[in-house]
Amino acid sequence: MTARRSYHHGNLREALVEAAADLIGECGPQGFTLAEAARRAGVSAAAPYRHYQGREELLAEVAQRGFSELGQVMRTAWDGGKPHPVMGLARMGEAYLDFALAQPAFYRAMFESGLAVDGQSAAWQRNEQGLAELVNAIKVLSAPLPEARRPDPRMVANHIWALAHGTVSLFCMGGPDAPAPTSSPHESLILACRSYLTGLGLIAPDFAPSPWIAGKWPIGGPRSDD
Amino acid sequence: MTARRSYHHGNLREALVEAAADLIGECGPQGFTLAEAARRAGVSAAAPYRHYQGREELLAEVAQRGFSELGQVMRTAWDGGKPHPVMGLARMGEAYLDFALAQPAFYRAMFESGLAVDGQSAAWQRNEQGLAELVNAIKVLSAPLPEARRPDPRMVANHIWALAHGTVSLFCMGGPDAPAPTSSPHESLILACRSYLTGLGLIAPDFAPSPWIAGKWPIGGPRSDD
DNA sequence: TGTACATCAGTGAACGCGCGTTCACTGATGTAC
DNA sequence: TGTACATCAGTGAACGCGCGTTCACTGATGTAC
Repeated sequence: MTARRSYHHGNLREALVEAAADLIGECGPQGFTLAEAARRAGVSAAAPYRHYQGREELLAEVAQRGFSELGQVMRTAWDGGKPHPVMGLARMGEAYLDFALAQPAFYRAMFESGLAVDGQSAAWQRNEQGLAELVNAIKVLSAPLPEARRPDPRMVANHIWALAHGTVSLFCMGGPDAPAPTSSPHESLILACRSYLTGLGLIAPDFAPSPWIAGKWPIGGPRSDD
Repeated sequence: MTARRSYHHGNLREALVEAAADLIGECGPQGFTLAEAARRAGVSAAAPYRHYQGREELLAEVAQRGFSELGQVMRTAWDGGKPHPVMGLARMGEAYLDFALAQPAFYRAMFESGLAVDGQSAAWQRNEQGLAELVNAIKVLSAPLPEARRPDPRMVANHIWALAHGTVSLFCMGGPDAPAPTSSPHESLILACRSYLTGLGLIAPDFAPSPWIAGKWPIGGPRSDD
């Protein structure tokens, strides 16, 4: 990756996205530098201009990929809500944190760059793309309720999303000095969601008792399939 | 403020904090520039060095003031939990959002700078200083419960804080293009907290019915005492 | 009340730096014949 | 299979810029006598 085999790089576009992502993970979107990305990809500072119009376009591409990736991750985690919608929701919550922890670079590019992507504001994108799957999950979860008692699924999704994003931003992104939460971010988020959904009447107070949480979902540690 | 009356500025320290805060509000902590702050304060680029060791120190001062200010705001909002702890909590939630909306500069300096303040990491500071009042409020609220059913107040505080910070970050900080939530950030946060606390058994399901929310707390619009 | 002088809080020019971007160029690749 | 040539994807030098920081300086302030 550092020592190129020939005059032509061969896969510079990809290498630049990767290098940019690394940089953003380290210094944030504002600290990201086209020159440094090129350096890390092992090419001159002028090379990126063969593939991108400029700094902003590369930054936008990283964010764009983050949106797609997160959307896919959420879809996979939901998995049709099997075997139970609550289980699907719990998987989504864990997947969201896993994504943020495994790909801080993409996460930061998406949520801290304040960038317009494809002419649409990044904010709009993250709302629509990132939220659709969650809204759907809430709909499925609240379907059994009589219609009058069903909460607005979009509102519920916004609440859960705010909770997840807040958890990431406060307890996962602070580096080694991040404030120690009372438990792992995963457990914290799951427990918060559980109380919240219980309060809305979307899950029964005795649903998912701790043995189920502690056993089926080893939320204290990394996922077993990592 | 732009045209200085004499050779000496007279209040440069304050003017620099103000200018820096404005800048951070516009471009984020990463985009903040000592030279530009000096320019806005109407002095040469070298002048700030009479008051601060460098860029980082001025940035840290802005963050530091933000921590103090937010702490004070939270204490005032809680107001001893009168006339009812839930009311105090609701005030704190609103005050948190008001602070973030009115002082985005300080908010961003506190939560996006990734800076060490006073040798302590900023993350630590925001955890300890910003959270103490909230933890106390939760303690008061859960005091009536039998001890076995009392949740860890620190955990509850972390959950509510994550919810508030997520709400700010997703729905208040996006500029004109921020995703439209289903309601105002204030209402959204209050409703989310209400469901969450209900789920924890900290408030009764029939507490604070909508007339109370809609009437006593005009959460759809700005506070009346603004 | 007036004056000498130390101290303070600014100036402005200069430095070295890394950035984004451009330009004419050149080495490698692949295709037509 | 070999050769001419268009095209592609890099180079490296250069530009103008704004930054953080330093330095010797100077105007204003305040205090001792």
